Amino acid sequence: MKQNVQPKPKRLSRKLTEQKILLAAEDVFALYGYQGAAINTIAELTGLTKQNLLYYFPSKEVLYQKVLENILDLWLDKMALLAQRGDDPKTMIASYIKGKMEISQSHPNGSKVFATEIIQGAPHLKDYLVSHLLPQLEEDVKLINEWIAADKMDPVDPYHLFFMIWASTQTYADFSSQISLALGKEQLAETDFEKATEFLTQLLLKGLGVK
Amino acid sequence: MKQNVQPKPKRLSRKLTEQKILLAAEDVFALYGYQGAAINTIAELTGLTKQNLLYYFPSKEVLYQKVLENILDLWLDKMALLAQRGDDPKTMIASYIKGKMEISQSHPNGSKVFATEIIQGAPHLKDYLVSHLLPQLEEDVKLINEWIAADKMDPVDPYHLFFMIWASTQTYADFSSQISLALGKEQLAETDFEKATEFLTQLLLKGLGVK
DNA sequence: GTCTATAAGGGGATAGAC
DNA sequence: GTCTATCCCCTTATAGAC
Repeated sequence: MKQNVQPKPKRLSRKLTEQKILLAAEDVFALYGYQGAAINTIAELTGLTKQNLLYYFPSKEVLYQKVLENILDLWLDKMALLAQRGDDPKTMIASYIKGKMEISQSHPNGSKVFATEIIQGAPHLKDYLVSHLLPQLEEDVKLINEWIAADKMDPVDPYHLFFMIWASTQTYADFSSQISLALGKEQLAETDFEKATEFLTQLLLKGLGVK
Repeated sequence: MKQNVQPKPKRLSRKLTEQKILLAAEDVFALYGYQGAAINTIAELTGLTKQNLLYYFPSKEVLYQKVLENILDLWLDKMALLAQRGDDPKTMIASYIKGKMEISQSHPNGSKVFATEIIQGAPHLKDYLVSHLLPQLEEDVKLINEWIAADKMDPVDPYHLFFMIWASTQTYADFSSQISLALGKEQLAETDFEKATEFLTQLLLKGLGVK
């Protein structure tokens, strides 16, 4: 007879159901924004009733916060220049752009939720940005300034450099509808992301005078 | 006795009231998105009741469409490289960046409404983009390719170049909450936009090898 | 854990008096 | 043109049976 049934192998473990809900929620929040998203829609996508969804997440607000957390956990590493492989500006900047573009490709809806949140003044996010993103940014700014001092690249404003990289990479997730329209495609393909990565890398390394 | 009372000088002309509503609507749609925005909020900002607002604009949908139209009319010129002064790549690209940045500074909420719309798949905008923006983009791409053929700049993909410029300039409107947080300011100042413009111009002209 | 029923409120929009 | 009153639907959330 089974003895080790402590974790209770339900039909679907609670963790797994929560994961399914969170995935569906990310899609719906990306498409309609926080207010526009109906938990009913999320529930249906997951195969639940909305009352049942509220058993797993006690409120829409809590669910949204969880979606944001998941995205941010995934993002934070990639947002750090210092976390990249390599030790010279050239490979690290190239790696940084590549990592950011890969996230735009693999998690476009997470990016959209984040973008909408920032556009609307980051009401659910300001604290997180201050406590997690900003300290990391300061470290990265310091690194850029060291490179400049060591004459490894042109003297530029590090902050605006990061704003430019964030914008130019995230736009392939957030503005994909406009971009695919401009490129005459139903949706962006692998090669589009590769071309974009190549363009940005080339432009930046040359434009920054990276040696 | 008054004879020329044909245009009926009401307390506030219809046109003026509509303008006030449209301005308030732009702010509220920018802050909450289409679904999240309540016409009640817009009406209060204008000093009207929502029923009265609905006298001027028969539905929320129509009001939103009008807001979008206003923004796009303003934008279209600035989105065209060909519309810039100058006849050499250097001055035209510089002028293009400057114009886009000025719009981010002067009409941040219009930019935010536009951005949210694109993020959500451009449901109210696709037709306009196809009929107005894309033809203009094609002309601009042609121009860039001519410059490349004439060896006035490096051979780059013109499309990704425009995506990059759009993203990097509009981010100062759309993501201003994040940027001002990073810069440690309550809100962005004139000098921040100047620095950003300078940074982008310098980076692009050098990075593109513009002669 | 999942269901039905229902509360409670907000939102867009219309009717009609003034 | 502006107001009050009202309709009706949709949404979040809770209660309680199974």
